[in-house]
Amino acid sequence: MQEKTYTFYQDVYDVARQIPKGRVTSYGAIAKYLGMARSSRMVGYAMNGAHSMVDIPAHRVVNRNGLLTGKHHFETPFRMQELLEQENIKVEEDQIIDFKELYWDPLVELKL
DNA sequence: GTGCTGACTGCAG
DNA sequence: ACTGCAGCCAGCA
Repeated sequence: MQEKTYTFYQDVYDVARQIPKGRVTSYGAIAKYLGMARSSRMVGYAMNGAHSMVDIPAHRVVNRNGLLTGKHHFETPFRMQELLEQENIKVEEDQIIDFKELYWDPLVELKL
């Protein structure tokens, strides 16, 4: 087999793109799905490039606390919250309400 | 090649 | 219950 010419980013984008509407996930979940649970930071870092990819709903990806840590990286810090509200997701104080209910785990949903 | 950064997470106090 | 610190790895200067 040839080495994957892809970058780690592509894998992250692929998972993020599969996040269903009205659902959210955490960086750690994606990282673990990719087999890099300890590199959850890399997921967020990778999403930095996703900013250029309109196909990547980065607003659906938050930290383990359901906090919109990456909102500051959007065009405007209010953009992320508005996008979540458009998904019928309630957000208050930059934190997702009923996060555990809206939580979408690729390990459970995609489950290799 | 070496070093720093970072949209995080988990454990200890 | 909350706060603080250390670990982790890919990408970029």
